[in-house]
Amino acid sequence: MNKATIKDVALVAEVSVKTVSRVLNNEPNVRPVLQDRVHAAVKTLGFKRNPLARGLRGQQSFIITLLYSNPNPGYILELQNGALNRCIQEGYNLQIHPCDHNSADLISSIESIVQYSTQDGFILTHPLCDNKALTDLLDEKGIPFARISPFVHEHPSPYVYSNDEQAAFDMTNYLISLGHTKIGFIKGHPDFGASQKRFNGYQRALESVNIALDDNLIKQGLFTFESGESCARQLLNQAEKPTAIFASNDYMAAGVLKVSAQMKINVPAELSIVGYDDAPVSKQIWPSITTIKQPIYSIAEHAVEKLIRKIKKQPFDDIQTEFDCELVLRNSSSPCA
Amino acid sequence: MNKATIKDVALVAEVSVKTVSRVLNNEPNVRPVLQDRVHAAVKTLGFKRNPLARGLRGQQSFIITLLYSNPNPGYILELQNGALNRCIQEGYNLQIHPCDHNSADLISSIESIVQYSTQDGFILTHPLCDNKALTDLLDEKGIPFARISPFVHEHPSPYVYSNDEQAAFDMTNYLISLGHTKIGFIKGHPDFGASQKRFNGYQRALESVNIALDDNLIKQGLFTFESGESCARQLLNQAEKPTAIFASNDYMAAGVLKVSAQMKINVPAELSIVGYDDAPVSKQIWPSITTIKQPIYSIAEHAVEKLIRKIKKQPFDDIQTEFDCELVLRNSSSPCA
DNA sequence: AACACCATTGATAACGATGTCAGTTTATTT
DNA sequence: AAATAAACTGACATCGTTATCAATGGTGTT
Repeated sequence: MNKATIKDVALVAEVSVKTVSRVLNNEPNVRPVLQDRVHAAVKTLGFKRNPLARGLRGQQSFIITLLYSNPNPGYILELQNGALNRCIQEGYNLQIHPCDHNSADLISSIESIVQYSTQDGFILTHPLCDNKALTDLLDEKGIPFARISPFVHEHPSPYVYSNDEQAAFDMTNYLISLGHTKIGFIKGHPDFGASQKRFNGYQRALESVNIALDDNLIKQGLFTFESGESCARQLLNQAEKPTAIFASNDYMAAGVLKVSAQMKINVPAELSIVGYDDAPVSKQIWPSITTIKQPIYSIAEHAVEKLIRKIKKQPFDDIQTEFDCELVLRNSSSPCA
Repeated sequence: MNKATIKDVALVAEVSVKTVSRVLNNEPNVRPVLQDRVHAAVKTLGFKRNPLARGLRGQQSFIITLLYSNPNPGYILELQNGALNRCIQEGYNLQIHPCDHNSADLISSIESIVQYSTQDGFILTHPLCDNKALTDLLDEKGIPFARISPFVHEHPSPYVYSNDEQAAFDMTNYLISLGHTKIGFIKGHPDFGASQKRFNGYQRALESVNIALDDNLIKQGLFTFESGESCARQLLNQAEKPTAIFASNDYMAAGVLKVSAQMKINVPAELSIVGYDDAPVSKQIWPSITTIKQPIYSIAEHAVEKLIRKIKKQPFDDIQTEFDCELVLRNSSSPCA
C-alpha cells in the first residue's frame, strides 16, 4: 500500500540511496551495471520520486502558475491545456490563477499567493504581462516568468506571441481581394495591446492599396457582444454603409450578425463580417464566422518551455518567439456585390 | 530575501519551534501569552508555513485534483473558478486535469498522475464520476473523492448535483404554458447521465398535462452543434412540425437556430427554441436563447467543501447536496401562434 | 507534607529526497 | 611496479515542518 521510497529502491538494487538519486537525476559517474540494477528496482517497485521531498530539499516546488484575466473561456482553456501538456512533459505541475486585471487589489492578491504557495515561476498572459507593478513585484521577489502576447517588450524575461498585426493585415487583404473597399473596423478594448496591433494591421492593409482611412468606418468596441452590437448600429445606420465589417473579436462579430439580422441585411450577400479568435461561437452561429485562429496551444506550450529554461538557468535561443495565425474561412464573408 | 521559517519565529517569540507549530495548528494547551507572542512574531516576520515541508511531514499535499472531460469551455471554467475559490479558502491548491472520458488509456493516465504527484483527493465531474474502473482505482488507492452530477449513486463518496430533471420539467411546463403542445426534444449524448434526466423531466411534464409522447418529435443528439442541426432537419422536415424545440444543450439549440434560419422559419414567432446550460453562445446569438442555468460555481465550491471534510475525516451533514437550476428567459421563445 | 494529576513546554526524531565530502576502486602515467 | 589521477560509491547532514515523549511546574487531594 505505502508508496516505495528511494530507500526501498536502494535496498532492492543493493546500492546506496545516493546512487539511486544519482541515477534518477542522470548524474554522471555511475557504473552501467548499477544503473541497470537501479532502473530494474524502480520498475519492480513502481517507484516515483516524492515531489514534496524533492521540492523541500531543492528549494523548488515544480509548480508553475498560470495567471490570466480574460473573458474568453475557449481561449483560456486552450491556454491551460497547452501549458499543462508541456508542464507534465517536463515534470512540473500547473497551478491556475484567474484574476481581474482591473481589480485594485490585483497586486496584493498575487503577493499573497506568492507567499502562501511556493512556485518556481509564472506565465503571465495578456494584458497582465504589461502590468508594471506586477512585473516589478516578481522581479523584486526574484521569481522568473514568461509572457504571452505582451504589448510592452522592455523586460528581459522571455515572451511568446502571435503576429496579430500580420494576421489582421492578411484578413483585411482577404476582404480587399473579395472586392470590398468600404471596410468597417471595430476596435477591441483599449486595455489590450492586441487591439492596437489588430487595428494597425487593418490600417496597413488599406494603405498598401491606397484606400484612405475613413473615420466613419472605425468604431471603438470593448470585445463584448453588446459593444459589437452598438458599433454595428452606428456603422450600418449611416448613408455610406460598409460592405464588410472586420470586428476585433468573434463576440463583437456575433453582435454585428445580430444587428444585420434585425436590419434584414443579408450576410454575406450584402455584408461580409469577419472576426478574430476562432471562438466557439464562430462555429455555432449561422452564418458561421470567418475568423483568425491563433495557435494558442502551441504558444502556451512554448511559453512554458521558455520559462522552465529560465528557471533552470539554461540558455534559450531567443528571448521572443513569434507564431503565425491562420485565416479560417467560413460562411460570413463573400465577394462584394 | 530568504523566507522566514518556523525557527525564526520561535527565536523572535522566544519559545520552542514546537510551540509555534502548536499555535499555528490551533492545538490546545498553549498559554495565551505565548500564543500572542507567536502571533506577533509571525506578523513581524511575514511568516508563512512552507507547504512542501508540511506535506512531507504530514503525508499530505494540500492538493486537490479536478478531473474533467467536457467539451463546454464555459462550464469548465465556472467549475474551476468555484473549486479554486473554496480551495484557497481552505488552504488547498487546485490541480486541474482535463482528460477524455472515451480514451482507452484513461485509467492508466490517471494512475500515472496519482503516482507522480501526490494529491489528497479528487473531484470527479460528470461523466467521469460514473466510470466504475476509475472509482475502483481510487478506492483501491484509498484516495478520497467527491462527485459532481453523478448518474449512478451507489458509492459512499459524497456528491453534489443540480436537479436536471426538475429543471427540464419546469422548462417544458414553461413551453406548455405558452400554448405549445407539439414540443420537439433533442436528447443529449447517451454517455452523459444528465441526458437521461433532462429527457425524464420533459417526459414527466408532458404526462402531467396528458400530452402523449410522440416518437417523431424526439431525436437523439450528441450535445454538438452539428447534431443539433441534423436533428432539427429531421424534426422540421416532417409534415407535423413541432412549434417548439427543447434541445438538451445550447450548442444543439444553436444548431436548431441555424436550420431555422436556412429554412426561413421565424424564431420565435413560428418556432420557439430553448436550450440548456446557459452557454456563452446563448447570449451571443440572435435571437438569444432561452435556457437553463446551473449554479455550477456553487456546485463546485460545495463539492470541494465536502471533499475536504472527507479528507479531514470530519463528518458531513449529508452525502448528497442538491442545487436548483434557474430558467433564463431570452428571445428564442414566445407564445404559440 | 506527600502524592497524584494535568496543563504546559521543548529536545529530538522523523518525512523522502539531494548535496557535501571523504573513502575506495580503477585507469593512466612514468 | 609505483605513483598519480580519475572514476565511482556511500555515510551523513540537510531542507521546514509536525509527532513523540519526557520534563517541568502548578493544583488539588488526602
